Amino acid sequence: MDIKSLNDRQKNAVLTIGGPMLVFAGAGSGKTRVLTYKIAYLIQEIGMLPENILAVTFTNKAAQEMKSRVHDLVDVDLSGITIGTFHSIGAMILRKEIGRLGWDSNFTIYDQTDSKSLVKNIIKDLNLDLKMYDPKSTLIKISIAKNSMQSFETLIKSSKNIHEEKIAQIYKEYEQNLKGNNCLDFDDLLVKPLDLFNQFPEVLNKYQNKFKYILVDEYQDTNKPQFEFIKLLSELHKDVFAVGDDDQSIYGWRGADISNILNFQNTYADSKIVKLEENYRSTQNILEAAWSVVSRNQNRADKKLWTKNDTGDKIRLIDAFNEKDEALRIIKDISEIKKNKDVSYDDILILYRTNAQSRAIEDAFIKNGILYNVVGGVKFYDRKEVKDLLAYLKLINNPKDTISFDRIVNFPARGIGKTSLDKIHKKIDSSDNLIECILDLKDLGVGKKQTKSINEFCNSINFYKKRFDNESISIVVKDLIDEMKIREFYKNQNTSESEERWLNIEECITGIVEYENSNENPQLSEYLEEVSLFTDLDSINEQHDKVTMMTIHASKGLEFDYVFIAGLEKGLFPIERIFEEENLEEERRLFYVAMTRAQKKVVLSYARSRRRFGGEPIPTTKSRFIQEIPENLIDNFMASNQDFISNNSFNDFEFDLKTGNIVYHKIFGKGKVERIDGSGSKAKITILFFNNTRKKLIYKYANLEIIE
DNA sequence: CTAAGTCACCTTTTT
DNA sequence: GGTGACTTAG
Repeated sequence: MDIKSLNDRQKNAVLTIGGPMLVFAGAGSGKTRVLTYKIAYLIQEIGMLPENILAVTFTNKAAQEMKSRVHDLVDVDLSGITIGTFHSIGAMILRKEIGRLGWDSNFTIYDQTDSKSLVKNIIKDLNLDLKMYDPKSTLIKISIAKNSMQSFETLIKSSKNIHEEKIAQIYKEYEQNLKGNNCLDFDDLLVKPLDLFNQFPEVLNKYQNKFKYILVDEYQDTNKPQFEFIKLLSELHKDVFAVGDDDQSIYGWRGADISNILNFQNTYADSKIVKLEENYRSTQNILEAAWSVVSRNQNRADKKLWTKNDTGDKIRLIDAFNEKDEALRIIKDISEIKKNKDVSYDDILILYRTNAQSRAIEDAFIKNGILYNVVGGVKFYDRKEVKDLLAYLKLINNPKDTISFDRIVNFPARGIGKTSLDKIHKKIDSSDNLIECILDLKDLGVGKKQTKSINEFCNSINFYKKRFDNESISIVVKDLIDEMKIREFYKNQNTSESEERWLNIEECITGIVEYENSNENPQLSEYLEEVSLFTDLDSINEQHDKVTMMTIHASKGLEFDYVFIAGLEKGLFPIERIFEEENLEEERRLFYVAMTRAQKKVVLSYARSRRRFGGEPIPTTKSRFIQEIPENLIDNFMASNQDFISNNSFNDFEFDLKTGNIVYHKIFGKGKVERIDGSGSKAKITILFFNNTRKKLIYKYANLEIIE
């Protein structure tokens, strides 16, 4: 390893050993290098064993990458090192220790959908009104309570009205049901290890001794349980190395507490602080523009990035008619960029505030034949068909899992409807082994057909459970899919949608095979855990010649030459929501994160009107962030800085349509533009459609899509 | 009980 | 414009 390639401050951060240290690492300041060099240095120069090192990263992929980068620096066996996300590390500890809290080690991890189903069942069981106690918002309340480490007991005591009391009661039932089902939710993966540490000092002591050096990435985004976790584990050796940037704290809504990083020195006595302020990534203009926005925040540590890089291009601004036009203008800019330089599509990143914005952009990309890759949105493992298959595996792995049982007991349909299922639930206790319990019962109180059907189902589950013990996962899963006739189920529907669903099942099998190939001792329970903690961010790969699109949250830590930030409109970015206090400072940080992903150029865009939920277009106003950037940093800043004059200004809109263009119309199909009369949105377009009909259409209403 | 059809709500952001 | 929950006819 070559320490010389580090700058002085980076060197200081890497070489200072002993005692707590916080590194303020601005965007693009080489923070990942510092972390990897530090680990390498600990192993090679200090002689620390890999198993005594704990490194916490933000995504599983970042963990893998860190491991391989450390491996590039020091050639030792790193299999003993613990690198992972808070959630995966929590899960790892719990698999070993949770017996003490009364769970089995093969516990299932519930995702949000599963948790929501459980909450809903509880609300129904308590005879509460689902409108007054909406499962989704109730789950959010429970999650907030768990993440602020409030038990249901304290919540019941402190409740001020019946509603709050009932919520606390749902919370209580929820916790008891999770335990009865031998399940944990995402929050438990953070909170339960703390329960263990607090109730069983010998467990805490074991891990304190194991983890002699603790490194935490993205420290600004830690929440209360995560903060406690690190604090408890580091109490013995006091060797915490936290890296973060308060300006990039963007997970406040998930309970992340920016004061964890701002108060680091109060938490950890005698801690040292290093600030990395030299940026190696972006141009001066990009940094200046990003800083001019984020520096308006009150609650931040004073600092400013600088760079030896060029001034670079100014920030470009796209003023679009609507979201479709925005997408087209982005494409136009991309082809401009591609024309002038030796640029590939995979140097380009498109960012937006909400996943829903991707649709309009995707549509335009498809029509123009540009390949792209969307990160996030509907996640693979959240798809219905994939969840159904996984529910089989979850139930086989943990026969107490009521939610998975309910999900598949009648999928594909085997004659056990709601009435029968309700009756069965009355006969068995939810904390029992459901399968054994049903097989033991002589009389389930349901019809003959139903009894036969459910017994067959339970026998199958048991049969496959045994097979999983000594056969390869993928082979057994394929047989399971055959026997349950899942393929037939989708093939029989014979729609493009069902076809796609089946393809997703196949992709899932491929994923299982991949898991088997990359693990020495593949286990069903381990596979399920991996899948539960997998996120779309983990699948970001260098795409060959594809444009990448994602939310700004997902882009943290990435860098691209050209970055487009779409939808800079009031209410959308910074986002506003009724009933929720404004969090302008966090939105500014989000904007800062977005800008600082770019190495060469940033293009901002907004649309003067935008459809939401596929409804009517709604006029918009420019985002305040555009005004917060000094005019001289923006390429084509409009002379008048006021908001759009009125909706009538749409009449002045210029479109790209020319005679000879091939266009697509929803009803008439494809056609060729023969003639254009007038200009702007009221222009009359004469089109000869491919079915040989000629139509004269008003541009504004025709909704034409230009194909070529 | 099943399957197809209608309705309501939705959108911040993610482990 | 898409999903999941509820309704209604076989």
